[in-house]
Amino acid sequence: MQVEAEQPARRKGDETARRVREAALKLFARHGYAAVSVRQIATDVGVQPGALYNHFPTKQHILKDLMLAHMADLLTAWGKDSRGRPSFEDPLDAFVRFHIRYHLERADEVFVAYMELRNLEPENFAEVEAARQQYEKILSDILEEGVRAGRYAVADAKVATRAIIAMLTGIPTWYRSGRGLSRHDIETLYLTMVRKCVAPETSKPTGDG
Amino acid sequence: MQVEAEQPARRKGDETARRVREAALKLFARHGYAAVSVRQIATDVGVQPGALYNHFPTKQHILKDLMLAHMADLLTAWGKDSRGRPSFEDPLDAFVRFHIRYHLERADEVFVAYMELRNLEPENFAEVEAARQQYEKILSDILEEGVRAGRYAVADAKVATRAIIAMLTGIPTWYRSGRGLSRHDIETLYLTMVRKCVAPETSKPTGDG
Amino acid sequence: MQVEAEQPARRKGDETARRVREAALKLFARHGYAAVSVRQIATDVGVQPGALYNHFPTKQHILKDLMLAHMADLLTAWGKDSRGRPSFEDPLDAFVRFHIRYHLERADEVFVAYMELRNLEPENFAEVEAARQQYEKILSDILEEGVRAGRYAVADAKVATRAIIAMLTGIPTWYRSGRGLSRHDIETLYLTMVRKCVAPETSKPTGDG
Amino acid sequence: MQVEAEQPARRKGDETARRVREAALKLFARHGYAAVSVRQIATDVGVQPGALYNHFPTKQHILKDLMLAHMADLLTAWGKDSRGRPSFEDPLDAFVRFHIRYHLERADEVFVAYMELRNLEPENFAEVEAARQQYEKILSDILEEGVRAGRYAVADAKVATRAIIAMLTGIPTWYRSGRGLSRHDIETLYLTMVRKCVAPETSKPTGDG
DNA sequence: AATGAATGAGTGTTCATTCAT
DNA sequence: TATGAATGAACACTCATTCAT
Repeated sequence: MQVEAEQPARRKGDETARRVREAALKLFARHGYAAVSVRQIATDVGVQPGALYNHFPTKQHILKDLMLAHMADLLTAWGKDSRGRPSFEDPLDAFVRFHIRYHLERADEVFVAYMELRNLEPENFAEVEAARQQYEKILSDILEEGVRAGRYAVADAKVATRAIIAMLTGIPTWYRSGRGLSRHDIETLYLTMVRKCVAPETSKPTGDG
Repeated sequence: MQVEAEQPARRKGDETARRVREAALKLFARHGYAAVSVRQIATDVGVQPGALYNHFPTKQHILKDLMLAHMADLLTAWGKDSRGRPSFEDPLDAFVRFHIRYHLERADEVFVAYMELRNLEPENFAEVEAARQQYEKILSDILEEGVRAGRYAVADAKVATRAIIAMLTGIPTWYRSGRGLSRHDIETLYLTMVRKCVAPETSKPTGDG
Repeated sequence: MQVEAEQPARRKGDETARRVREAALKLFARHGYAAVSVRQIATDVGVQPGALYNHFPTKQHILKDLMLAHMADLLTAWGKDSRGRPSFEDPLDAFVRFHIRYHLERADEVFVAYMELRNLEPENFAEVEAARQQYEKILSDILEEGVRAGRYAVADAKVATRAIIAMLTGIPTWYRSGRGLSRHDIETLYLTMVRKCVAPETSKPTGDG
Repeated sequence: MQVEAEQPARRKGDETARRVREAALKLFARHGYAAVSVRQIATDVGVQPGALYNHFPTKQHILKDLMLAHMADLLTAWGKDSRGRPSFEDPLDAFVRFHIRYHLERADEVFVAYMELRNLEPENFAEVEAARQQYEKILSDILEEGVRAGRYAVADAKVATRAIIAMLTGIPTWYRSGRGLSRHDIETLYLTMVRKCVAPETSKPTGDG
């Protein structure tokens, strides 16, 4: 078979699948997976509902696709980011900057990945969860290594990881560019807080209420 | 109103409404507002779907009720907590401890209040949002006052407020009691991090990526 | 609770369920279970499709109901018929007459019960099949007893049972009253054939092709 | 038709059409025409659904093809069978043996031809029905001729025809080879019953219940 | 205050069929 | 002749809600 002869249909199908993902991402982010109907997605794409089933066997598969792709992209992006970095740079700084940037650029993906976990069927959930833990491990490894080297001080690296990631991941829920703070400002503000948070030279809490 | 004559019926109705809220809260927390049907709630309560409409005019009203009640309870609880506190206690410590405790005790309410904002009709959303801002203001007031007094150092109190609240509110998403860390441990760990985060004596970040 | 107070709604519901069965029976008989949509049944009954689900959990349940009810009615009718019969009457005569009459009166039920067996889910099929075997056993018992008594001669009572029942059950597929042959004519014609079929005094086939 | 030049393409196409018929026959017999989708047939054949439309203009045409082909084959087979038969053989014996053999060998065709009559569009139905009547006429001619010759006694040859055909056609619904009775046993048993059924020397029924 | 039955719109998905390639 | 993508209608079933009782 000739390669070129196949391409038009192929390409057309791939293009539709891409637009389905795009429309679904936007709609899931805005209204939530359960509140979005297959018909709405199809309308957004500009096809009949049945046409979606040439590209995704079920609505759940669309969600799974979006979430797995997001996690894979995130890990890939970190891989690329971390490879091209000078050795003298503090890895925590690098992670924080990377995380903020990536999450501000992909607000919809991030939001869906976070909000729709409970709508994943168990098997799909496990896969996404595994990727999420892999990502968290990047930060906890950085923290543990820093603690060993005496650069940071945290009582529990796992807890600190969650605290920092929660703090950073919250940004896209309220930050809107062009209203006072630039993305760079955000980076600087959060970087300062994270650094202090894990800095070694600090007093301990005394009482417990 | 005659108290005694009306009570049996009254009580019965109130009891049903209470059980509807209870069931809805649990189901919304687990599956999300959009994914839970009125029938499921009714089944959980042990009545027919039509019976719910004697207590709530629509499904949306149940959600609104839960979220407004949660926000009101939260603010009331803080009011009570803050009134009975010795003046020498650091208010940030008090807030952090309060927030963690309250949010760990009411995991379902907190989760629903956070996840279902987008499913509120605009008017209801505005009301809940106002309460949320009122709550955030408690922390930002504490931070601003502390900064003025030189006890804390944060470059932007609003941003720090969001960062701290995001960090703390993330706890119930992963913390499960009885697996290593006690609630008291959690309080201590997070309190330490928050204190360091806003501590005045720390070095500033130098580079900016 | 007062019995009478409940009756109106009850009665109304029962009446709808009855009309659903009636409409479904007619439609299944004409077009086949798979070719009849829930909407068609609802339209026939004069309600919205959703209303059917107050009475039958699935389309399959309607079919099961019809088929089980038919088999139960058939066995009950035979029980009644055979109890009030004089002892001198030949039981085979009685069975043949009963079968023809019953099957001509309930052509739709019979047709559905025969044609839609493969559309029953396994569990329901097993139940219907059991009833069918119970009915066949009536005839094979009659034949076996008659053979022992020397009144009939059949080489294999089970096979003869199937042959006779197939012969008789075929009647409603072609017989239309009022076109030449009365029901009584049909009874007489078939009774004659069945009697001869099992008569003892006949020559055996000689060759075997 | 030129045999050699056209064969490769022709053969391929014919081969697909053949496999479509084969798959459709099996599926229609198992699940019924209405319950089988074009996609299922295509999957069974190993092609995409669209490919079937190169061979059959509609799903209905597949059914029509199967049923007409079956009826034509049946009549042809009888023609061949009856031509090569010694004149002394009883034609009823011959017919019964032929019918049983043919119907046991083509259980799927027979079953579909019988069950799916109502799913034929009127025109197709008429065509199949005509063939069916042609086949029935073979038997009723035999009976009428035998009655005239005094070899058989039946009160109504048309009714007897239907009775005998119903009896014989029922065999494949329950008979499974290799479980006790051989095909030859079946032939003998049924032949005995049919012969007795139409035998001249029998008493008449007396009462009428 | 609760029920049982209904509505009318909507759900995710499948249908037979078409058609450019 | 087969494919992959599409259509438009239909599928069985569920939805939130209403209402007479």
